[in-house]
Amino acid sequence: MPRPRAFDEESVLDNAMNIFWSKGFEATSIQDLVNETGLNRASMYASFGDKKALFLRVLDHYSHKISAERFADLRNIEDGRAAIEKTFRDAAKTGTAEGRHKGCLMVNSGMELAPHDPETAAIAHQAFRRAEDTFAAALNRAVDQGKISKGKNVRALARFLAGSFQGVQLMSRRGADQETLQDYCETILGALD
Amino acid sequence: MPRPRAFDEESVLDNAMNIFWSKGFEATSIQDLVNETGLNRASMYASFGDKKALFLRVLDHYSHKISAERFADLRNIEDGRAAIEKTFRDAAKTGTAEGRHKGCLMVNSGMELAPHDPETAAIAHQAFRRAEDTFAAALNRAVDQGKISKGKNVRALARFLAGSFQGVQLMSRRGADQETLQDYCETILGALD
DNA sequence: TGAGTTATAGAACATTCGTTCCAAAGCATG
DNA sequence: CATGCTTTGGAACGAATGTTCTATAACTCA
Repeated sequence: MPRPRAFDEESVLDNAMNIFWSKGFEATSIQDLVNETGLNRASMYASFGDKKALFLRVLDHYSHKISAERFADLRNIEDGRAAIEKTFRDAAKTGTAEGRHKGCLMVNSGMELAPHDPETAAIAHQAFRRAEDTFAAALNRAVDQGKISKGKNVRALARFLAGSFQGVQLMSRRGADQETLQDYCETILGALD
Repeated sequence: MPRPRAFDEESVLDNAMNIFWSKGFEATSIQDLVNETGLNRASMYASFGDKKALFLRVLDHYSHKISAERFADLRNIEDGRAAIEKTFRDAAKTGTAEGRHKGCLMVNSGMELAPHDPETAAIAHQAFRRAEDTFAAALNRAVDQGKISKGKNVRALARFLAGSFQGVQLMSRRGADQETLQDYCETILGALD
């Protein structure tokens, strides 16, 4: 009986995500969101709640779409060490591509909001833990495969890789040049020896 | 002949710095600045110009006061390797202290504004280069002192350390726990071997 | 002591912010 | 075709934003 929606929820989330990703939470206005999503104000509030609620939906959307993709190789490539190396090298390449200096929405949001917003802090913290665990799994595969020495502290190494991966996103957003980012990544990977 | 100022410029900058540091540029309102500095609006605009100009003054103030202090040991401790180690361990300790989860104003600002504000981008970029050079100098000392193998690529290692130091600030702001941050730092330092 | 200069206090500005309201529109079912 | 429901468009809201203005206060030098 109801009038059907004239918009696709997923594509609205995509657009909203890109604005928040590019400008951050505070600097993104409702007007920006209305302009970029094409969605009407009233429809936005009816469907997603207020700005903060929409933002949290966007964070979730980002996790499932972008983060998942960014860590797909890390999960799926059987060779643990190769998986880690590809993950970093891809990030360095993507992060310095023209017009791609946005970093990672999760990292950006954690930086901007975590100190004053427990909800965002919890989400960012959880995302970090997930990344850490994914690196740990790859490290364990690599150890089993003899590609990384058995003597290593895998948990500490996973924390290091997860933290360094955030560092790559940070430097990318700040506009680091390719050479710097590559040096950075290669040294990180060298720490696996 | 003029009426003398009723405020101390340095302490105003100190207060303004702390607000920007804690909340970021966008989330800090002029009202916040007025409340926290005790300075009148008109006096603020007369003495520092608009919000953005004040912010740039604050960035400069931060460089000379906080950044300088944070890198003092790195510069001054003769033993290059010990200098690097103390710099990271101090950062890990400070970064997890109660109420100190603010990260580094320069890193925060680079993340928030660099993609859309060339002025801030340039300042953040320059600060990163300075950090990189300072690490490189310490590394060169360490190599001369036989504390780090001669075969290392010092420039790449310096970029790695500078990037990782930003990573420490990032994780601190995001509210990482002490154990995680320590693991992270120790693994970074392990990469010097 | 009065003239000159700048800082101060706080009201006032237009604009933008996030949010809500209301009337019109659109579709499925009776 | 009419009824019931929800979405839609756009105006409207008050509050907060960054900034400026005006009048008063405070001090130095002649």
